[in-house]
Amino acid sequence: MPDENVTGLRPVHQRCSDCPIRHRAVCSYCAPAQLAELDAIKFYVDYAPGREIVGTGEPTKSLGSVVSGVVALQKILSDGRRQIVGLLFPGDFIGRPFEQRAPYDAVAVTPVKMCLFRRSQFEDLLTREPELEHRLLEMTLNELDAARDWMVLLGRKTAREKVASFLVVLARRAAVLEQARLADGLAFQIPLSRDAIAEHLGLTIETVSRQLTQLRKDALIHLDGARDVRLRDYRGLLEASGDDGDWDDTLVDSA
Amino acid sequence: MPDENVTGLRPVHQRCSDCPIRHRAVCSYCAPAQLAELDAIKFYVDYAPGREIVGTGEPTKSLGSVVSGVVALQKILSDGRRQIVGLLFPGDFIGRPFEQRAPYDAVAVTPVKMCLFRRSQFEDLLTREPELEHRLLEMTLNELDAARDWMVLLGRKTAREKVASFLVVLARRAAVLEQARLADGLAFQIPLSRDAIAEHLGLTIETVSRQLTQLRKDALIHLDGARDVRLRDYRGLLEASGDDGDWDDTLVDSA
DNA sequence: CGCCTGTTTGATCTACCTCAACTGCTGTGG
DNA sequence: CCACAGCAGTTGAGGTAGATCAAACAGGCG
Repeated sequence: MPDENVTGLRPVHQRCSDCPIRHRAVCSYCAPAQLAELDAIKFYVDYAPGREIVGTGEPTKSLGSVVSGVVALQKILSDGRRQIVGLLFPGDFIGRPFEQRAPYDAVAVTPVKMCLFRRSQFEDLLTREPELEHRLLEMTLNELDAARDWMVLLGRKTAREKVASFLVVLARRAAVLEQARLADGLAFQIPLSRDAIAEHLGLTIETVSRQLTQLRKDALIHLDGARDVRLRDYRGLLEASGDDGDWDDTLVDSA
Repeated sequence: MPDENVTGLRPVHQRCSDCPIRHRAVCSYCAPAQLAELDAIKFYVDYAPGREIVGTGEPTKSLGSVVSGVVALQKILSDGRRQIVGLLFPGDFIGRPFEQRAPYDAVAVTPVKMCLFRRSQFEDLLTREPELEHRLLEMTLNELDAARDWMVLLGRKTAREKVASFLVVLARRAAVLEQARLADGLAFQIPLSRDAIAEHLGLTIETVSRQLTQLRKDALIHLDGARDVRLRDYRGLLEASGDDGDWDDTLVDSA
Protein backbone atom coordinates (compact mmCIF):
# COMPACT_ATOMS: atom_id res chain seq x y z
CA MET A 1 0.00 0.00 0.00
CA PRO A 2 1.41 3.41 -0.90
CA ASP A 3 0.76 4.86 2.52
CA GLU A 4 3.72 7.26 2.59
CA ASN A 5 6.13 6.80 5.46
CA VAL A 6 6.24 9.59 7.95
CA THR A 7 9.67 11.13 7.80
CA GLY A 8 10.42 11.76 11.42
CA LEU A 9 9.50 14.87 13.33
CA ARG A 10 11.83 17.52 11.94
CA PRO A 11 11.00 19.42 8.77
CA VAL A 12 12.55 17.88 5.67
CA HIS A 13 13.23 20.10 2.72
CA GLN A 14 12.08 18.93 -0.66
CA ARG A 15 12.11 20.86 -3.91
CA CYS A 16 8.63 21.94 -5.00
CA SER A 17 9.38 20.74 -8.51
CA ASP A 18 9.78 17.18 -7.20
CA CYS A 19 6.71 17.37 -4.96
CA PRO A 20 4.25 14.48 -5.28
CA ILE A 21 1.30 16.88 -5.27
CA ARG A 22 2.94 19.39 -7.63
CA HIS A 23 0.19 19.05 -10.24
CA ARG A 24 -2.83 18.77 -7.99
CA ALA A 25 -2.30 21.28 -5.20
CA VAL A 26 -2.91 25.01 -4.94
CA CYS A 27 0.47 25.58 -6.62
CA SER A 28 -0.36 23.57 -9.73
CA TYR A 29 -0.76 26.57 -12.03
CA CYS A 30 2.42 28.26 -10.82
CA ALA A 31 5.25 29.04 -13.22
CA PRO A 32 8.81 28.13 -12.14
CA ALA A 33 9.50 31.64 -10.84
CA GLN A 34 6.42 31.56 -8.63
CA LEU A 35 7.25 28.06 -7.52
CA ALA A 36 10.63 29.31 -6.37
CA GLU A 37 8.92 31.89 -4.19
CA LEU A 38 6.77 29.23 -2.59
CA ASP A 39 9.82 27.00 -2.23
CA ALA A 40 11.56 29.69 -0.21
CA ILE A 41 8.84 30.10 2.41
CA LYS A 42 7.28 26.65 2.72
CA PHE A 43 7.99 24.17 5.52
CA TYR A 44 6.89 20.63 6.25
CA VAL A 45 5.22 19.39 9.41
CA ASP A 46 4.24 15.82 10.29
CA TYR A 47 1.20 14.92 12.36
CA ALA A 48 0.47 11.61 14.05
CA PRO A 49 -3.04 10.13 13.72
CA GLY A 50 -5.47 11.88 16.03
CA ARG A 51 -3.40 15.04 16.29
CA GLU A 52 -5.12 18.34 15.74
CA ILE A 53 -3.79 20.41 12.84
CA VAL A 54 -6.22 23.32 13.24
CA GLY A 55 -8.49 23.98 16.21
CA THR A 56 -11.91 25.66 16.07
CA GLY A 57 -11.74 29.34 16.78
CA GLU A 58 -8.06 29.44 17.60
CA PRO A 59 -6.03 31.91 15.53
CA THR A 60 -4.14 29.93 12.91
CA LYS A 61 -0.79 31.30 11.93
CA SER A 62 -0.21 28.88 9.08
CA LEU A 63 -2.04 27.16 6.24
CA GLY A 64 -1.12 24.86 3.40
CA SER A 65 -1.57 21.57 1.58
CA VAL A 66 -1.88 17.96 2.58
CA VAL A 67 1.16 16.19 1.10
CA SER A 68 0.33 12.70 2.32
CA GLY A 69 -2.24 11.09 4.58
CA VAL A 70 -5.87 11.91 5.28
CA VAL A 71 -7.28 14.81 7.30
CA ALA A 72 -10.81 15.13 8.67
CA LEU A 73 -12.55 18.48 9.08
CA GLN A 74 -15.00 18.23 11.93
CA LYS A 75 -17.44 20.33 13.88
CA ILE A 76 -18.49 19.55 17.41
CA LEU A 77 -21.71 20.68 19.09
CA SER A 78 -21.50 21.79 22.70
CA ASP A 79 -22.93 18.49 23.98
CA GLY A 80 -20.31 16.47 22.14
CA ARG A 81 -22.17 15.48 18.99
CA ARG A 82 -19.70 15.41 16.16
CA GLN A 83 -19.95 15.76 12.39
CA ILE A 84 -17.08 15.25 9.99
CA VAL A 85 -17.79 17.87 7.33
CA GLY A 86 -15.00 16.97 4.96
CA LEU A 87 -12.16 14.58 4.24
CA LEU A 88 -8.95 16.01 2.82
CA PHE A 89 -6.54 13.96 0.74
CA PRO A 90 -3.09 14.74 -0.69
CA GLY A 91 -3.23 17.95 -2.71
CA ASP A 92 -6.16 19.41 -0.76
CA PHE A 93 -5.78 22.77 0.92
CA ILE A 94 -6.34 23.51 4.61
CA GLY A 95 -6.90 26.94 6.07
CA ARG A 96 -8.85 30.00 5.28
CA PRO A 97 -6.90 32.92 3.81
CA PHE A 98 -7.93 36.38 4.99
CA GLU A 99 -9.59 34.99 8.13
CA GLN A 100 -7.91 34.67 11.48
CA ARG A 101 -9.95 31.80 12.82
CA ALA A 102 -11.17 28.52 11.39
CA PRO A 103 -14.77 27.50 12.12
CA TYR A 104 -13.82 23.82 12.41
CA ASP A 105 -11.14 21.41 13.60
CA ALA A 106 -8.77 19.70 11.22
CA VAL A 107 -7.56 16.38 12.60
CA ALA A 108 -5.10 13.88 11.15
CA VAL A 109 -6.80 10.50 10.74
CA THR A 110 -3.68 8.79 9.36
CA PRO A 111 -0.06 9.93 9.63
CA VAL A 112 -0.10 13.25 7.78
CA LYS A 113 2.56 15.39 6.18
CA MET A 114 1.61 19.01 5.60
CA CYS A 115 3.31 21.59 3.40
CA LEU A 116 2.69 24.84 5.28
CA PHE A 117 3.14 28.59 4.86
CA ARG A 118 2.89 31.39 7.37
CA ARG A 119 -0.48 33.01 6.87
CA SER A 120 0.78 36.53 6.18
CA GLN A 121 3.42 35.39 3.70
CA PHE A 122 0.93 33.23 1.85
CA GLU A 123 -1.67 35.99 1.74
CA ASP A 124 0.89 38.37 0.27
CA LEU A 125 1.74 35.86 -2.39
CA LEU A 126 -1.93 35.19 -3.06
CA THR A 127 -2.63 38.84 -3.80
CA ARG A 128 0.50 39.18 -5.93
CA GLU A 129 0.14 36.00 -7.99
CA PRO A 130 -3.19 35.59 -9.80
CA GLU A 131 -2.40 31.97 -10.76
CA LEU A 132 -2.34 31.03 -7.12
CA GLU A 133 -5.61 32.75 -6.31
CA HIS A 134 -7.22 31.40 -9.44
CA ARG A 135 -6.33 27.84 -8.52
CA LEU A 136 -7.53 28.36 -4.97
CA LEU A 137 -10.88 29.62 -6.26
CA GLU A 138 -11.19 26.58 -8.49
CA MET A 139 -10.41 24.24 -5.59
CA THR A 140 -12.84 26.04 -3.29
CA LEU A 141 -15.61 25.78 -5.88
CA ASN A 142 -14.92 22.05 -6.15
CA GLU A 143 -15.11 21.68 -2.39
CA LEU A 144 -18.37 23.60 -2.33
CA ASP A 145 -19.86 21.25 -4.90
CA ALA A 146 -18.68 18.25 -2.90
CA ALA A 147 -20.11 19.73 0.30
CA ARG A 148 -23.48 20.15 -1.39
CA ASP A 149 -23.43 16.58 -2.62
CA TRP A 150 -22.77 15.51 0.92
CA MET A 151 -25.72 17.59 2.12
CA VAL A 152 -27.98 15.46 -0.08
CA LEU A 153 -26.48 12.34 1.45
CA LEU A 154 -26.96 13.64 5.00
CA GLY A 155 -30.44 15.03 4.47
CA ARG A 156 -32.09 12.54 2.18
CA LYS A 157 -30.32 9.19 1.94
CA THR A 158 -30.98 6.00 3.90
CA ALA A 159 -28.27 4.35 6.00
CA ARG A 160 -27.60 1.79 3.28
CA GLU A 161 -27.34 4.49 0.62
CA LYS A 162 -25.01 6.53 2.81
CA VAL A 163 -22.57 3.68 3.37
CA ALA A 164 -22.70 2.65 -0.29
CA SER A 165 -22.10 6.27 -1.38
CA PHE A 166 -19.12 6.51 0.93
CA LEU A 167 -17.60 3.36 -0.57
CA VAL A 168 -18.20 4.66 -4.08
CA VAL A 169 -16.31 7.86 -3.25
CA LEU A 170 -13.38 5.87 -1.90
CA ALA A 171 -13.43 3.53 -4.88
CA ARG A 172 -13.32 6.46 -7.31
CA ARG A 173 -10.37 7.96 -5.50
CA ALA A 174 -8.56 4.64 -5.53
CA ALA A 175 -9.19 4.17 -9.25
CA VAL A 176 -7.79 7.60 -10.10
CA LEU A 177 -4.83 7.19 -7.76
CA GLU A 178 -3.84 3.75 -8.94
CA GLN A 179 -4.66 4.43 -12.58
CA ALA A 180 -6.93 1.41 -12.35
CA ARG A 181 -10.30 0.88 -13.92
CA LEU A 182 -13.23 1.64 -11.65
CA ALA A 183 -14.69 -1.84 -11.89
CA ASP A 184 -15.21 -5.13 -10.08
CA GLY A 185 -12.06 -6.40 -8.42
CA LEU A 186 -10.71 -2.98 -7.49
CA ALA A 187 -9.36 -3.06 -3.94
CA PHE A 188 -8.89 -0.14 -1.56
CA GLN A 189 -8.65 0.71 2.11
CA ILE A 190 -11.09 2.63 4.25
CA PRO A 191 -8.88 5.25 5.92
CA LEU A 192 -11.35 5.84 8.77
CA SER A 193 -12.42 3.93 11.86
CA ARG A 194 -16.07 2.89 12.12
CA ASP A 195 -16.48 5.73 14.56
CA ALA A 196 -15.19 8.30 12.09
CA ILE A 197 -17.26 6.83 9.25
CA ALA A 198 -20.35 7.16 11.42
CA GLU A 199 -19.55 10.78 12.19
CA HIS A 200 -19.01 11.48 8.50
CA LEU A 201 -22.29 9.86 7.43
CA GLY A 202 -24.49 11.13 10.25
CA LEU A 203 -25.06 7.62 11.60
CA THR A 204 -23.97 5.51 14.59
CA ILE A 205 -21.14 2.99 14.66
CA GLU A 206 -23.56 0.11 14.88
CA THR A 207 -25.59 1.16 11.87
CA VAL A 208 -22.44 1.57 9.78
CA SER A 209 -21.28 -1.89 10.79
CA ARG A 210 -24.64 -3.46 10.01
CA GLN A 211 -24.86 -1.82 6.61
CA LEU A 212 -21.35 -2.91 5.70
CA THR A 213 -22.08 -6.53 6.55
CA GLN A 214 -25.33 -6.25 4.62
CA LEU A 215 -23.51 -4.96 1.53
CA ARG A 216 -21.09 -7.86 1.94
CA LYS A 217 -23.92 -10.39 2.26
CA ASP A 218 -25.52 -8.88 -0.83
CA ALA A 219 -22.28 -9.67 -2.67
CA LEU A 220 -21.62 -6.06 -3.62
CA ILE A 221 -18.28 -5.90 -1.80
CA HIS A 222 -15.74 -8.20 -0.24
CA LEU A 223 -14.53 -7.29 3.25
CA ASP A 224 -11.15 -8.41 4.60
CA GLY A 225 -10.79 -7.20 8.15
CA ALA A 226 -12.34 -3.89 9.04
CA ARG A 227 -10.64 -1.71 6.45
CA ASP A 228 -9.80 -3.68 3.30
CA VAL A 229 -12.51 -3.59 0.68
CA ARG A 230 -12.68 -5.18 -2.75
CA LEU A 231 -15.45 -4.39 -5.22
CA ARG A 232 -17.52 -7.39 -6.23
CA ASP A 233 -20.34 -5.58 -8.03
CA TYR A 234 -19.59 -1.92 -8.66
CA ARG A 235 -22.71 -1.42 -10.72
CA GLY A 236 -24.80 -2.78 -7.86
CA LEU A 237 -22.98 -0.66 -5.30
CA LEU A 238 -23.67 2.41 -7.38
CA GLU A 239 -27.36 1.52 -7.49
CA ALA A 240 -27.33 0.98 -3.73
CA SER A 241 -25.84 4.45 -3.31
CA GLY A 242 -29.00 6.10 -4.61
CA ASP A 243 -27.20 8.23 -7.19
CA ASP A 244 -28.25 7.75 -10.76
CA GLY A 245 -25.07 6.42 -12.29
CA ASP A 246 -25.44 8.15 -15.66
CA TRP A 247 -22.90 10.92 -15.33
CA ASP A 248 -20.78 8.56 -13.28
CA ASP A 249 -20.32 6.12 -16.13
CA THR A 250 -19.01 8.83 -18.37
CA LEU A 251 -16.38 9.35 -15.70
CA VAL A 252 -15.39 5.71 -15.89
CA ASP A 253 -15.14 5.75 -19.66
CA SER A 254 -13.19 8.97 -19.95
CA ALA A 255 -10.72 7.92 -17.26
CA MET B 1 -42.31 44.69 3.96
CA PRO B 2 -39.46 45.67 1.63
CA ASP B 3 -40.13 42.85 -0.78
CA GLU B 4 -38.98 44.60 -3.95
CA ASN B 5 -41.53 44.85 -6.73
CA VAL B 6 -40.79 42.89 -9.83
CA THR B 7 -40.26 45.33 -12.64
CA GLY B 8 -42.01 43.68 -15.51
CA LEU B 9 -40.53 41.17 -17.92
CA ARG B 10 -38.20 43.25 -20.06
CA PRO B 11 -34.68 44.08 -18.93
CA VAL B 12 -34.45 47.42 -17.17
CA HIS B 13 -31.20 49.25 -17.20
CA GLN B 14 -29.90 50.56 -13.92
CA ARG B 15 -26.51 52.09 -13.20
CA CYS B 16 -24.24 49.79 -11.20
CA SER B 17 -23.33 52.68 -8.94
CA ASP B 18 -26.98 52.95 -7.85
CA CYS B 19 -27.42 49.22 -7.45
CA PRO B 20 -28.95 48.07 -4.13
CA ILE B 21 -26.39 45.26 -3.85
CA ARG B 22 -23.44 47.39 -4.93
CA HIS B 23 -21.56 46.85 -1.66
CA ARG B 24 -22.39 43.23 -1.03
CA ALA B 25 -22.16 41.47 -4.38
CA VAL B 26 -19.24 40.08 -6.34
CA CYS B 27 -18.61 43.59 -7.70
CA SER B 28 -18.20 45.19 -4.28
CA TYR B 29 -14.41 45.61 -4.51
CA CYS B 30 -14.52 47.02 -8.02
CA ALA B 31 -13.16 50.50 -8.76
CA PRO B 32 -15.30 52.84 -10.89
CA ALA B 33 -13.46 51.89 -14.08
CA GLN B 34 -14.10 48.20 -13.52
CA LEU B 35 -17.67 48.91 -12.57
CA ALA B 36 -18.13 50.64 -15.90
CA GLU B 37 -16.97 47.48 -17.65
CA LEU B 38 -19.51 45.42 -15.76
CA ASP B 39 -22.15 48.05 -16.43
CA ALA B 40 -21.61 47.67 -20.15
CA ILE B 41 -22.19 43.92 -20.31
CA LYS B 42 -24.73 43.24 -17.57
CA PHE B 43 -28.44 42.66 -18.10
CA TYR B 44 -31.39 42.09 -15.81
CA VAL B 45 -33.82 39.19 -15.91
CA ASP B 46 -36.88 38.63 -13.75
CA TYR B 47 -38.10 35.23 -12.65
CA ALA B 48 -41.51 34.33 -11.24
CA PRO B 49 -41.71 32.09 -8.17
CA GLY B 50 -41.09 28.47 -9.09
CA ARG B 51 -39.23 29.30 -12.28
CA GLU B 52 -35.93 27.61 -12.89
CA ILE B 53 -32.93 29.92 -13.23
CA VAL B 54 -30.33 27.19 -13.76
CA GLY B 55 -31.02 23.53 -14.50
CA THR B 56 -28.83 20.59 -13.44
CA GLY B 57 -26.38 19.56 -16.09
CA GLU B 58 -27.61 21.93 -18.72
CA PRO B 59 -24.94 24.22 -20.19
CA THR B 60 -25.43 27.65 -18.64
CA LYS B 61 -24.55 30.56 -20.83
CA SER B 62 -24.93 33.19 -18.12
CA LEU B 63 -24.22 33.79 -14.45
CA GLY B 64 -24.62 36.63 -12.02
CA SER B 65 -26.02 38.02 -8.81
CA VAL B 66 -29.38 37.94 -7.08
CA VAL B 67 -30.60 41.56 -6.97
CA SER B 68 -33.85 40.91 -5.14
CA GLY B 69 -35.84 37.90 -3.99
CA VAL B 70 -34.78 34.48 -2.77
CA VAL B 71 -33.35 31.59 -4.79
CA ALA B 72 -33.08 27.95 -3.71
CA LEU B 73 -30.31 25.68 -4.91
CA GLN B 74 -31.59 22.13 -4.95
CA LYS B 75 -30.51 18.65 -5.88
CA ILE B 76 -32.93 15.91 -6.81
CA LEU B 77 -32.30 12.17 -6.56
CA SER B 78 -33.57 9.99 -9.37
CA ASP B 79 -36.56 8.80 -7.33
CA GLY B 80 -37.68 12.35 -6.61
CA ARG B 81 -36.22 12.96 -3.17
CA ARG B 82 -35.17 16.57 -2.97
CA GLN B 83 -32.67 18.50 -0.90
CA ILE B 84 -32.33 22.25 -0.89
CA VAL B 85 -28.57 22.71 -0.51
CA GLY B 86 -28.54 26.48 -0.26
CA LEU B 87 -30.66 29.61 -0.10
CA LEU B 88 -29.44 32.66 -1.99
CA PHE B 89 -30.39 36.20 -1.01
CA PRO B 90 -29.73 39.58 -2.64
CA GLY B 91 -26.01 39.98 -3.29
CA ASP B 92 -25.32 36.24 -3.55
CA PHE B 93 -23.75 34.88 -6.69
CA ILE B 94 -25.17 32.12 -8.91
CA GLY B 95 -23.20 30.12 -11.41
CA ARG B 96 -19.89 28.42 -11.62
CA PRO B 97 -17.22 30.22 -13.63
CA PHE B 98 -14.94 28.00 -15.74
CA GLU B 99 -17.46 25.15 -15.73
CA GLN B 100 -20.04 24.54 -18.43
CA ARG B 101 -22.58 22.75 -16.31
CA ALA B 102 -24.06 23.32 -12.89
CA PRO B 103 -24.49 20.29 -10.61
CA TYR B 104 -27.75 21.61 -9.17
CA ASP B 105 -30.94 23.52 -10.00
CA ALA B 106 -31.43 27.13 -9.01
CA VAL B 107 -35.11 27.94 -8.55
CA ALA B 108 -36.79 31.23 -7.70
CA VAL B 109 -38.82 30.85 -4.50
CA THR B 110 -40.08 34.44 -4.53
CA PRO B 111 -40.17 36.89 -7.44
CA VAL B 112 -36.48 37.25 -8.30
CA LYS B 113 -34.48 39.84 -10.21
CA MET B 114 -31.08 38.68 -11.44
CA CYS B 115 -28.17 40.77 -12.67
CA LEU B 116 -26.57 38.52 -15.29
CA PHE B 117 -23.51 38.35 -17.51
CA ARG B 118 -22.70 36.08 -20.43
CA ARG B 119 -20.37 33.41 -19.14
CA SER B 120 -17.52 34.09 -21.54
CA GLN B 121 -17.56 37.83 -20.98
CA PHE B 122 -17.62 37.41 -17.23
CA GLU B 123 -14.80 34.87 -17.29
CA ASP B 124 -12.67 37.24 -19.34
CA LEU B 125 -13.29 39.99 -16.84
CA LEU B 126 -12.59 37.65 -13.96
CA THR B 127 -9.14 36.77 -15.28
CA ARG B 128 -8.36 40.41 -16.08
CA GLU B 129 -9.58 41.99 -12.85
CA PRO B 130 -8.10 40.53 -9.64
CA GLU B 131 -10.54 42.46 -7.43
CA LEU B 132 -13.40 40.56 -8.99
CA GLU B 133 -11.78 37.18 -8.56
CA HIS B 134 -10.66 38.04 -5.06
CA ARG B 135 -14.19 38.92 -4.00
CA LEU B 136 -15.57 35.79 -5.62
CA LEU B 137 -13.07 33.68 -3.68
CA GLU B 138 -14.09 35.38 -0.47
CA MET B 139 -17.77 34.77 -1.19
CA THR B 140 -17.14 31.15 -2.14
CA LEU B 141 -15.23 30.55 1.09
CA ASN B 142 -18.15 32.02 3.03
CA GLU B 143 -20.56 29.74 1.22
CA LEU B 144 -18.36 26.75 1.95
CA ASP B 145 -18.38 27.58 5.65
CA ALA B 146 -22.15 27.95 5.59
CA ALA B 147 -22.52 24.65 3.74
CA ARG B 148 -20.45 22.91 6.39
CA ASP B 149 -22.54 24.41 9.16
CA TRP B 150 -25.58 23.07 7.39
CA MET B 151 -23.98 19.63 7.20
CA VAL B 152 -23.86 19.59 11.00
CA LEU B 153 -27.53 20.50 11.08
CA LEU B 154 -28.47 17.78 8.59
CA GLY B 155 -26.28 15.08 10.10
CA ARG B 156 -26.53 15.65 13.81
CA LYS B 157 -29.42 17.88 14.87
CA THR B 158 -32.91 16.88 16.00
CA ALA B 159 -36.03 18.09 14.21
CA ARG B 160 -36.62 20.74 16.87
CA GLU B 161 -33.03 21.96 16.64
CA LYS B 162 -33.22 22.06 12.86
CA VAL B 163 -36.33 24.22 12.80
CA ALA B 164 -35.00 26.49 15.55
CA SER B 165 -31.68 26.87 13.71
CA PHE B 166 -33.51 27.80 10.53
CA LEU B 167 -35.47 30.50 12.33
CA VAL B 168 -32.26 31.83 13.90
CA VAL B 169 -30.66 32.16 10.48
CA LEU B 170 -33.68 34.06 9.17
CA ALA B 171 -33.78 36.26 12.27
CA ARG B 172 -30.11 37.18 11.86
CA ARG B 173 -30.65 38.11 8.24
CA ALA B 174 -33.66 40.23 9.15
CA ALA B 175 -31.73 42.02 11.89
CA VAL B 176 -28.87 42.92 9.56
CA LEU B 177 -31.21 43.93 6.77
CA GLU B 178 -33.46 46.11 8.86
CA GLN B 179 -30.64 47.48 11.01
CA ALA B 180 -32.64 46.18 13.95
CA ARG B 181 -31.39 44.57 17.11
CA LEU B 182 -31.43 40.79 17.07
CA ALA B 183 -33.69 40.50 20.09
CA ASP B 184 -37.19 39.69 21.30
CA GLY B 185 -39.86 41.44 19.27
CA LEU B 186 -38.02 41.26 15.96
CA ALA B 187 -40.42 40.23 13.21
CA PHE B 188 -39.63 38.61 9.89
CA GLN B 189 -41.12 36.47 7.17
CA ILE B 190 -40.28 32.89 6.24
CA PRO B 191 -39.69 33.11 2.49
CA LEU B 192 -40.30 29.38 1.96
CA SER B 193 -43.35 27.12 1.94
CA ARG B 194 -43.49 24.33 4.53
CA ASP B 195 -42.58 22.00 1.72
CA ALA B 196 -39.41 23.92 0.87
CA ILE B 197 -38.46 24.28 4.55
CA ALA B 198 -38.75 20.52 4.92
CA GLU B 199 -36.54 19.95 1.90
CA HIS B 200 -34.00 22.39 3.26
CA LEU B 201 -33.89 20.79 6.72
CA GLY B 202 -34.02 17.15 5.66
CA LEU B 203 -37.44 16.64 7.26
CA THR B 204 -41.07 16.17 6.17
CA ILE B 205 -43.72 18.87 5.95
CA GLU B 206 -45.56 17.41 8.92
CA THR B 207 -42.55 17.39 11.19
CA VAL B 208 -41.71 20.99 10.31
CA SER B 209 -45.28 22.02 11.08
CA ARG B 210 -45.30 20.16 14.40
CA GLN B 211 -41.99 21.64 15.50
CA LEU B 212 -43.13 25.16 14.62
CA THR B 213 -46.30 24.83 16.66
CA GLN B 214 -44.24 23.36 19.49
CA LEU B 215 -41.85 26.34 19.44
CA ARG B 216 -44.91 28.57 19.49
CA LYS B 217 -46.43 26.69 22.43
CA ASP B 218 -43.09 26.94 24.22
CA ALA B 219 -43.40 30.74 23.86
CA LEU B 220 -40.17 31.08 21.88
CA ILE B 221 -41.87 32.58 18.84
CA HIS B 222 -45.15 34.12 17.82
CA LEU B 223 -46.72 32.82 14.61
CA ASP B 224 -49.14 34.88 12.53
CA GLY B 225 -50.32 32.82 9.60
CA ALA B 226 -47.87 30.43 8.06
CA ARG B 227 -45.06 32.84 7.27
CA ASP B 228 -44.98 35.74 9.71
CA VAL B 229 -42.79 35.17 12.72
CA ARG B 230 -42.00 37.37 15.70
CA LEU B 231 -39.34 36.51 18.25
CA ARG B 232 -40.64 36.08 21.77
CA ASP B 233 -37.54 34.56 23.37
CA TYR B 234 -34.48 34.80 21.16
CA ARG B 235 -32.19 33.46 23.85
CA GLY B 236 -34.41 30.41 24.23
CA LEU B 237 -34.66 29.90 20.49
CA LEU B 238 -30.89 29.96 20.27
CA GLU B 239 -30.67 27.32 22.97
CA ALA B 240 -33.27 25.24 21.16
CA SER B 241 -31.12 25.44 18.02
CA GLY B 242 -28.36 23.40 19.63
CA ASP B 243 -25.62 25.90 18.79
CA ASP B 244 -23.70 27.27 21.70
CA GLY B 245 -24.61 30.92 21.48
CA ASP B 246 -21.25 32.28 22.61
CA TRP B 247 -19.87 33.53 19.33
CA ASP B 248 -23.37 34.45 18.31
CA ASP B 249 -23.82 36.92 21.12
CA THR B 250 -20.71 38.79 20.10
CA LEU B 251 -22.46 39.22 16.77
CA VAL B 252 -25.44 40.77 18.47
CA ASP B 253 -23.35 43.14 20.51
CA SER B 254 -21.10 44.28 17.72
CA ALA B 255 -24.03 44.85 15.35
C1' DC C 1 -70.61 29.44 -2.18
C1' DG C 2 -67.60 25.68 -3.13
C1' DC C 3 -63.17 24.39 -4.89
C1' DC C 4 -58.19 24.19 -4.58
C1' DT C 5 -53.92 24.45 -2.38
C1' DG C 6 -51.17 24.83 1.72
C1' DT C 7 -51.07 23.85 6.52
C1' DT C 8 -52.18 21.62 10.83
C1' DT C 9 -53.33 17.79 13.67
C1' DG C 10 -53.94 12.85 14.73
C1' DA C 11 -52.78 7.72 14.61
C1' DT C 12 -49.70 4.35 13.42
C1' DC C 13 -45.39 2.43 11.57
C1' DT C 14 -40.48 1.82 10.92
C1' DA C 15 -35.57 2.93 10.23
C1' DC C 16 -32.33 3.94 12.95
C1' DC C 17 -30.67 4.67 17.72
C1' DT C 18 -29.59 2.93 22.26
C1' DC C 19 -28.09 -0.29 25.37
C1' DA C 20 -25.80 -4.53 26.04
C1' DA C 21 -23.32 -8.65 25.15
C1' DC C 22 -20.07 -10.96 22.43
C1' DT C 23 -15.93 -11.63 19.10
C1' DG C 24 -11.44 -11.20 17.57
C1' DC C 25 -7.18 -8.95 17.33
C1' DT C 26 -2.90 -7.02 19.33
C1' DG C 27 0.21 -6.13 22.66
C1' DT C 28 2.15 -7.12 27.30
C1' DG C 29 3.90 -9.51 30.98
C1' DG C 30 4.53 -13.68 33.65
C1' DC D 1 4.30 -19.65 24.90
C1' DC D 2 0.17 -18.76 26.92
C1' DA D 3 -2.99 -15.71 29.80
C1' DC D 4 -5.43 -11.78 29.63
C1' DA D 5 -6.26 -6.97 29.24
C1' DG D 6 -7.82 -3.51 26.22
C1' DC D 7 -9.86 -1.89 22.31
C1' DA D 8 -12.29 -1.89 17.69
C1' DG D 9 -15.78 -4.08 15.55
C1' DT D 10 -19.94 -7.06 15.24
C1' DT D 11 -24.38 -8.78 16.54
C1' DG D 12 -28.73 -8.81 19.13
C1' DA D 13 -33.03 -6.92 21.50
C1' DG D 14 -35.84 -3.29 22.35
C1' DG D 15 -37.10 1.75 22.30
C1' DT D 16 -38.09 6.15 19.94
C1' DA D 17 -37.82 10.19 16.82
C1' DG D 18 -39.50 11.17 12.86
C1' DA D 19 -41.88 9.20 8.61
C1' DT D 20 -46.11 7.81 6.65
C1' DC D 21 -50.90 7.65 6.04
C1' DA D 22 -55.15 10.02 6.77
C1' DA D 23 -58.31 13.51 7.91
C1' DA D 24 -59.63 18.10 9.26
C1' DC D 25 -58.92 23.01 8.63
C1' DA D 26 -58.05 27.74 6.64
C1' DG D 27 -57.51 31.12 3.38
C1' DG D 28 -57.80 32.85 -1.43
C1' DC D 29 -60.30 32.94 -5.80
C1' DG D 30 -63.41 31.91 -9.57
